[in-house]
Amino acid sequence: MLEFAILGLLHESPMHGYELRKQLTTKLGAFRAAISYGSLYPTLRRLQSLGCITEEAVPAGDTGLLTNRRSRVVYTITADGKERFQELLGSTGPETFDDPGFGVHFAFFARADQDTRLRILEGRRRRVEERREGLRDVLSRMAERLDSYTLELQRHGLDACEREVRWLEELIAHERSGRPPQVTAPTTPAPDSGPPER
Amino acid sequence: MLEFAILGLLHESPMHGYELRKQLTTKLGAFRAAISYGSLYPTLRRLQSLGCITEEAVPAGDTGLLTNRRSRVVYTITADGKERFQELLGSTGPETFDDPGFGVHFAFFARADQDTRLRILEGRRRRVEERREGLRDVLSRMAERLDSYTLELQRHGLDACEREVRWLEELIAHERSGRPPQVTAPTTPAPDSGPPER
DNA sequence: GTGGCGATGTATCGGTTCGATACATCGCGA
DNA sequence: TCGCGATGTATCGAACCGATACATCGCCAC
Repeated sequence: MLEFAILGLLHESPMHGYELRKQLTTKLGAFRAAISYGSLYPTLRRLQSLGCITEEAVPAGDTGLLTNRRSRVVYTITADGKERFQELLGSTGPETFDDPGFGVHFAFFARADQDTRLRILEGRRRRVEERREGLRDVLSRMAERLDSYTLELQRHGLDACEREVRWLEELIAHERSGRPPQVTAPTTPAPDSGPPER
Repeated sequence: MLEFAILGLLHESPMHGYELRKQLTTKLGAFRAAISYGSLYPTLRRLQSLGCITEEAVPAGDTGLLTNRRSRVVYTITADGKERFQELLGSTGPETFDDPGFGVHFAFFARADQDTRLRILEGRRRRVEERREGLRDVLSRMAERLDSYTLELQRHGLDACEREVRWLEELIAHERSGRPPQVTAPTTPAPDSGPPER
């Protein structure tokens, strides 16, 4: 999951760890809070041992225009890494509700094709609907056995589920008919598609 | 966190592992999906070694009215465990946004006093507001540097934050003025309070 | 000018939780 | 009687987190 997100970001441009974390925070900030270094650096290490990225130590001074910086480690994606990313792009994570994998996949929808997008959106909708039904069951069948705070929590959860289902419905409809929101990909500016909607 | 939830449930009545997991799933189901046995059993072990609960193996047949069941392990909270629970009841977890600790605390609000409830609700509100501001910053300042799917994700996250803040405002207002939702506690049926609101 | 302080930057450690899996018993219907 | 889903206990490896340590840089107050 973190592996996927890292590959997705490095696909756009090489980066060092600190910058990677910042970008991850803004890109995935809507679903997860922040990525800790305790996961970031081991994952980078693992990706390198798999041959998906390369590490290059930049000592100082050759950053270019600006003043010297202290030594950093710049990570670059390899061809194997790009292949791995494409593979992960189409795979759904574990089929649980609170899987952060959906948010990460959605954040990189720009690089997936329409079929993949639809499949992932519908999978997510199914899971949220299942959870919604579970919450409705609890609220209708055992409401008298739960205290009012627990009930309020269930109601709020149910509300969030219904809202997300509606959101997903809109996205699916928009994806199916009409032009899907076209994307100005940073590294590969699509030359053949229409004007980007934004 | 799981420790807290387990103590809270065992506070109501002794239970065995499978039943504990089911209750946890419905009680906390609004915030987290399910608790895995891979966390449940080690936590139970830890709680027992701390003296907060006792394990008692029930071989078979003495469940009472119904037919014999196969052997189970029934966990019972101790006086130390109740003390530990009260301690955890007032403590806030890590100050991050996606901390599931808030949901768990909220699920056991019935056992906390009004001051504690207010403190935890306001702490949560502060964290969600901070995240909301972060998302607004991203949306206003770097909207042109993000693709439309990422933007849509941020918008949805921002919407969820605003909604949760409103929810928290209502809860805080309801908690401060007027009668807080009184609770029919399963083990200690409050004899001196007014009629429960539900 | 210098002393401190916040941002930048790399890195590890211990601990919690997860998903998958294994295995055994029970009740029930094909 | 055979299988299958619910009940029930349990472990394993891996992912991820929060805290922490440590060093450099730019900048502003004193």
